[in-house]
Amino acid sequence: MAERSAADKAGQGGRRGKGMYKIIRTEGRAKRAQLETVHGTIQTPVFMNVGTVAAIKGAVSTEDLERIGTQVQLSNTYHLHVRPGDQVIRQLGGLHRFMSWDRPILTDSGGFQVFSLASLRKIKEEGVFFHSHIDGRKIFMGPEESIRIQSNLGSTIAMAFDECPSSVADRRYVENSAARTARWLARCRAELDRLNGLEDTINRGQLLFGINQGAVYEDIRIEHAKRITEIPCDGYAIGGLAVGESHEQMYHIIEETVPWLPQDKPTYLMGVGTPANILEAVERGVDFFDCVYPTRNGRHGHLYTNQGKINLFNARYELDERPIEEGCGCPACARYSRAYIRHLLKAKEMLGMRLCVLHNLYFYNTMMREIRDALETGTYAAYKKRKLEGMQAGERERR
RNA sequence: GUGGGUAUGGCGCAGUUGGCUAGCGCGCCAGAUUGUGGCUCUGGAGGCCGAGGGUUCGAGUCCCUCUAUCCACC
Repeated sequence: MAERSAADKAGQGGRRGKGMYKIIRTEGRAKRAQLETVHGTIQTPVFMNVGTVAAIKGAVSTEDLERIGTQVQLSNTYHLHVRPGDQVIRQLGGLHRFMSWDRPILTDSGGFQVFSLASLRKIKEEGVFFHSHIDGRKIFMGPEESIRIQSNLGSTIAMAFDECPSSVADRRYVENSAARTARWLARCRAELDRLNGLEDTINRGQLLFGINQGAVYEDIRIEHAKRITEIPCDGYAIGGLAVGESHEQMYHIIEETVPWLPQDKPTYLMGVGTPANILEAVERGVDFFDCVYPTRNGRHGHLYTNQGKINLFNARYELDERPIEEGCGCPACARYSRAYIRHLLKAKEMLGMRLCVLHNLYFYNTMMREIRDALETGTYAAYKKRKLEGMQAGERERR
């Protein structure tokens, strides 16, 4: 129990007015809660809609997002730094004003991008040297740079700059990497405190989430969780999962790690995942999610329904006049048929992608609302079982 | 009418001096994709090589006839 005190201490008391996290009800480890921010209250569990370059891909507008129940948008430090540049956005009054979105925005730190798409990178204690994927120019990003950029963007929640090691990295590498990520978190914290103290900072109530790493080694995960929770943050994320390991491994790591993160702070599982992944992770105590699936798969014609995932490119939908999903309240299902949307996709018409992305985000956002409702009435276990069985049955039937 | 070119999967093409189960791109049919480049990747189906005849151990490749089509000229 003594070991738990560090985690509990990190969670004690809001550092400032904003960032207050209030648990409304629990069911097992699952939490129904809310987080106060300067851009409004986030009801959790929540799925953040991914708009990497300050835009949800697929010609989705702010009005669309309001219509489909989006609470939080996620944007990306690395991408916005490369284009149009965080200084540009700062001069235009910050990301919220720039993209005309006054609700919460979480910015990913760029850590993941440095490792997933930049080439010729070199990792050092001070940060990472790499080449831009746009024009190849050399860029340096470390904890201070990442936080400075995120401060210029003025996002609601900034993420710590971390390293996301490859899924095939060996134990020793992961250990060293995780230790460095923990040291980087302390520097992120210090830099954000400094910037939030300045008069001309765009969002002085910007929150910071730390990130837990350790790949699939549970002892490294736990040790790392202890270290990062000594540094006070407004929430803690589990990073580096869903990068190649099995679902069982991922669920196991979540289960073993969550208890070492402060329970009176939000827990964010980065980059995950499928509807089933989310249902399982909520049960294990996670309350923030983000994933490219609904948007990327939408653009590729893969649609989420209560009867599982369907691929609209399949020939079986050529003459199908039904909506993507009967009874769905999304803008696509309100008036268009599978056959028509399939045609749009095959003709590479933007409208096809747009309708599919709207449907998928609506599906995710609606599922999160159902999850919150179920948690409030203490019926989450039954809800989860019903939802999973429905999706599995539908996919079995189509095979 | 004369001369020349071209005929190979749905479309566009490769196929060496004739040599084993004829390839490629697009399209089609499926599948991947987890802190996003709208990309990419992986499988699969589909061809009596225009028709007929000939030379040869062997013809998509060479010869003859026919048919279709394109170009130039009259």
